[in-house]
Amino acid sequence: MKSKHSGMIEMDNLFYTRVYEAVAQIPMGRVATYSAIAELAGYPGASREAGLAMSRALWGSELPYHRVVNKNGTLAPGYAFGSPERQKQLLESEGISFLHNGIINMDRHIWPCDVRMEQMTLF
DNA sequence: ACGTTGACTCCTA
DNA sequence: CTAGGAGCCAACG
Repeated sequence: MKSKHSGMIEMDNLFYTRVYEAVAQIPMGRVATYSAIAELAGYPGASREAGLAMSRALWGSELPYHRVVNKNGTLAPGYAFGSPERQKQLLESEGISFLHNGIINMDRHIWPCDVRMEQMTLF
């Protein structure tokens, strides 16, 4: 049967379904790369397709697709969010910090992250 | 069924 | 930092 998430995107495509599920898991205040999303979805290497899936996501959806960014920390092209500054506004409202050149501070907000890094403490 | 197409990434210059 | 090229892979016409 067709997979359909209430309030989400109507789709019968497994690839898109998996990609959207991965995107939905990105915590607030964090960002994930297209390649990371593709890999989490089970399609390693399909980062370009992950981007296509974002472009087809409906604007009113609950999906936090504004948290999906390029690996180098740059944002999607302006037309993607209506205006070039729109995505940056959304991310900043979640507490994501940008460098002075308008690039996301990836080291600080990237997700998923290596859990071992959070465990290394006193010792 | 095959050629094109991308909200990508990597590498080089 | 910018620009161009090649590889990538599922969707689409």
